[in-house]
Parts: sequence; structure tokens; C-alpha cells
Amino acid sequence: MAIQDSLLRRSVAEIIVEEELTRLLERGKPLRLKQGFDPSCPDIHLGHVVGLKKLRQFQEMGHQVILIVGDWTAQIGDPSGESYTRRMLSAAEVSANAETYMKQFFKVVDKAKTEVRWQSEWLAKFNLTDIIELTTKFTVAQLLAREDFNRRYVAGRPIGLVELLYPLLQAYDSVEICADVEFGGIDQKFNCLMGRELQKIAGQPPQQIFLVPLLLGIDGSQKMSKSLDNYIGISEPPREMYGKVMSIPDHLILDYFELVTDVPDKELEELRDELHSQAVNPMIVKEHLAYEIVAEFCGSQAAQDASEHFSRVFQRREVPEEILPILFRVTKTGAIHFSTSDGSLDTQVSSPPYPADILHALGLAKSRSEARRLISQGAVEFDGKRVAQAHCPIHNGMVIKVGKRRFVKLIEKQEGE
RNA sequence: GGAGGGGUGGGUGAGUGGCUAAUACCAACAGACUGUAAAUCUGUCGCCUGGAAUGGCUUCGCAGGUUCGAAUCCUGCCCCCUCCA
Repeated sequence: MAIQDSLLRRSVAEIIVEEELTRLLERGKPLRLKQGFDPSCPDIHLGHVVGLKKLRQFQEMGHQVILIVGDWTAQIGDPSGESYTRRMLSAAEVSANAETYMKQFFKVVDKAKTEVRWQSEWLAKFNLTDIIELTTKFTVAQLLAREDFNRRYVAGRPIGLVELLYPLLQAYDSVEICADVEFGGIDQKFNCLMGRELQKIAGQPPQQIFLVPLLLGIDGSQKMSKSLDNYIGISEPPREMYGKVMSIPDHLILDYFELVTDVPDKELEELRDELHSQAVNPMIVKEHLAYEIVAEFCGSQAAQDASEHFSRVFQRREVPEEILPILFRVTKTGAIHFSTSDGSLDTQVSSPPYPADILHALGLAKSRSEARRLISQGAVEFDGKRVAQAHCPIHNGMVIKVGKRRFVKLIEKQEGE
């Protein structure tokens, strides 16, 4: 059937073992789909969405998702990313993170067909005997087979003992919940395979493994991740999200279309042809992409707004419709006091003000030195006019622009407040 | 227990007495150009001094010391890594 065909082809890096998974799907019985997450880093970004969309598709066919809150392994930190030194999280932090995570998770995955399980349900009961028993099932050689462990081992770089435990605990989760299929990014392959091994040892049918490709981040070279700060979070403001999509290198456009949008395969092919034959400006295609993505997470109205905002501010270089207002008033001593209505800013500068003072005071530059640099680079405009270093009066309604993206509007506050 | 190596600006990583606020690369920021917050090119990238500097101050794990002068030498401390056992 056609749907299933796409299910097992689009956004798939590897399926282990494909024939078995197909057989399971054909049998029609609801499958238990395992998806774990690490509550140390609660923000979901487009890279995660690739797998989550797959879960959603499986749910639509009647299967059950088991979401595992990795509250135990979060303390170890998944070594896949190498930086294994993570601080321990308190129980309160973990549950707050988990809550944030799930709120985002269920933007994509159907909550009604999801069972949430906490790893601590079973791991909290573990004692040394259990741990030793678990470790006897595997050898160091098996663990060193994992690519990043191996690389570090060969390079003489450190591998923490707890890091070796991580795959074992993750594998144990599969046994505990009797997973039929585990989902993850291709970098999770090893951990998922451990699950298969352990299930076999425990006398369970080994889970199938569904691995999705890693989405590249907006820098266009490394996988999307929060720690590399090259990510687009699904809870970001729509305009921000739109802008970030527009900033991906052109060669990523098709990947993003394939992996994170629902654009049908046929349309995907058309886009591919258009881009390859250069029949269309990639920017237009990217605008389409940005619209699709924002619409998916924020609704079509927000997408429309973000699109208009983008072309207004970045393509036509105009001032946005709404700008962050900053209140100011002249004090009795002649200084100028700045504040915001939410209280995030409350500071003053002497009068007459120098532009560098203003930028620094308003948080548009980290230091006065930086403010000076920005000014000398021509990055600062007051009411559309480039600013020099000389002092400069301010007035009600004045618009300050720093660089391409930062705008602020000064509103005079009357005395007596 | 023994031997050795190392801690430098957001990251990687040079530098072993003055030319070093500290090479280079990445990231970031800005400008130009443009088809976009793409690409490309150029510039900036500790803080302060009310343009600015061959000006001042602070910085190379921490604390002292030697010296006209230290990231660089000495002493103590903390932390990390490798190898042998």
C-alpha cells in the first residue's frame, strides 16, 4: 500500500530489521513504539521533529507510543555528543524540564496514543546486585565497538565508566516496557542495538529499530543541536523561526522539505527539479519552506505574519510595524531615565546623551566599547539616519536601529508616575 | 605506587622573558553587494577613557615570588590527561 511505502522510505536512515518490521506491520497488531528523551535539555527542535513525525504516522495506523522520561540517564548525560561532563539535575529540575518537553512533544505526537513512563519507575529500585547483573551481560569489547567510544579509545582520550553504563540502561528500558520498535536518530543506532541484545537475553522478541537521518543545523555543516546553537526550536516565536529558516544555506532546502514538512512526495520531486534546473530562485523556495514550517507549529496566520514581517524588515529594509517600546523621561537632575513596562530595564544616563551611552543603557550593546564599534561601523540608525559619535538629542517616538534586526522605539513618559 | 603531559580570550588551539590584548581557524557581530538572517567580499571581535591614540586598566587554572619588564622563570596549591604497575 502506498502510505506504508512512504512510511518506510521517506525520512529514514536505516531500519533494523526491515523485513521483520514489515511483517509486524502487516500483522496489524498495535505495536509498542519506544521513544526516549533526556530531560536535561528540554527544548525540542526541528532535528527531533524528524523522528516525532514518524511516530505520529505510526500512531495514525493505530500503534502505541511509549515515551520514556530518561530521568535517570539524564544524570549521566548521553556521551554520543562527547561532552559528558554534565552536572546532576535536581528532581525538581528534571520534572520541570520533562513538563516543558512534553508540552512540545505533544505538538507533534498524539497524546491520546502515548503512554508516558519514567525511567526511575524501574531504575530507582536498582541496587548494586542489579547493576552487576546487568553488566555481566556485556563485554568491554562490545561497548568499544561503538564508534565514538572507539574513536576516543584509540585517540587515548578519556571514557568515563558511567558513560559505558548509559547504553546498558537505555537498553534495559526496552526490556522493561517490552518495546517492539525503538525510534531514534541514526546516532542512536548503537544504543538501540544494545536494546535488541538485552531483550533477546531476557527472552523477549528483539525490538526493531527505526532510525531517522540527522537534520543539519542552520550552519549547514553540523547536526542540529542546542549546544551548537544552530537549531530552530519548535517553541520559538514565529518570526524568529521564519528568519532562521531563511538563514539556512540553500543546499539544505530540500532536506528540510523532506524531513520536517508534510509536503507530498510528488511535490518534493517537483521542487527538486526546479532547484536543480535553476528554474526558480532558491529564495522563493525557501520562503515556501519557512512558511510551511512556521505554519506547522504556529498556524497559518502566524506564518503569514512572519512572512510579511520578513519581507518588510529584511527584504525591503523597512521598520517593522511594532517595535519594542522603551519609556524614557528626563529627571529633575537632567538625567534621562529609561525603563520598560515589564521592569526588565531600569537605568539612566546623563544628558545630553551620547549614542554609545544610549545603546549601552538600553542593552543594545554589551559595553560602551562595543557600542562605539557598532556606531563607527555604521550599524546604528536613529530615525533612519546613521549616527555619529557626537551627542544627539532624543525625542518621543524616536526609532533606534542597531544592525539589521534590533529595533527599539523611545516613548516619553510623563512626570508623575 | 612510578614516569610523563597539560590547564590561554565563546570554542579549537599557537605562543616559553619585552616586538603579545596575545598567531591561526571556527563561531559571533557589522558593513558592502545581493536573490534571503543564502553565497561572496571587507571589517570588527577584553574593558575604560565623552570621536581618537604610539593612552590607561584588567586578562593566559589559583596564590605568592624573581625581574626595569612574565602567559612565558621560581615556589606552593587546585584540577585534568596519558603510559607503566
